[in-house]
Amino acid sequence: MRRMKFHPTTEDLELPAVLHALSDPHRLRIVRALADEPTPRRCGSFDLDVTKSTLTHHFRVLREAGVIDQRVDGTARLNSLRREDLERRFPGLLDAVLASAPVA
Amino acid sequence: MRRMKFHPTTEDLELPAVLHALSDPHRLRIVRALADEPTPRRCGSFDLDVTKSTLTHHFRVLREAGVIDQRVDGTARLNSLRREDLERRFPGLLDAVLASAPVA
DNA sequence: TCGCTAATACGACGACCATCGTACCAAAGT
DNA sequence: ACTTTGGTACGATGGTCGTCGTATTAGCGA
Repeated sequence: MRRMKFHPTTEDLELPAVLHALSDPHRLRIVRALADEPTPRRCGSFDLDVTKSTLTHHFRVLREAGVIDQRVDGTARLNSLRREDLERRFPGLLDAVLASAPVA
Repeated sequence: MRRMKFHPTTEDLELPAVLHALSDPHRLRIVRALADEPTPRRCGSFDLDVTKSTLTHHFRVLREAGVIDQRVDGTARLNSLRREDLERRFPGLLDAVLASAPVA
């Protein structure tokens, strides 16, 4: 199952980019959902009130910041959190973000 | 020593706003500096290569997100981190951010 | 082959952002 | 009162961001 292009390596993860990726409520909801259910999920399976193209945009921001991993599975893209990579590079950061109360 | 206006209360701190405030390299450097030296510091005492008005902008973003506290002391503004408030609202978040390698 | 599905590509739009320059203000020192 | 100091207010500018619509592509199934 092929990996999509432009995933930063673990060492290349940059804190400002990660924080910016997480600073959008929609993207934050995606990350929470991925953390709650560790099974890789399709882009369309997140109940966000935006169009498909906007969704594509948000997933790209998350991927290029190194927050998520995207793999090609037929016509779908399977998304998963890069928990280990984030933990190695920014210990405790993701857990702290996930621990805060869900966004309204 | 009077507090400046528009400090959000602890309960009103919002994660996206805090993450956005921390996602700028200049502001990140300010926060690191405030964490390293807990004595309240003047806005001008941070060695950032931006003009005064830009500096004012960054400090306002940090204050309105609830990351820092700004008090009026004569002509100066004394800045300090809202560590306890941030810790209560988003446990571990600030420590995780500060623990990561400094920005180049 | 002919759709159907899931997502991307591209272009557009308004909003916001970081930055700056200039003008201004308030406190402190002389 | 004048000057200096530390910072704010305001307006402008160029760039990025979130959003959308439309067109397009890749894979799957009938």
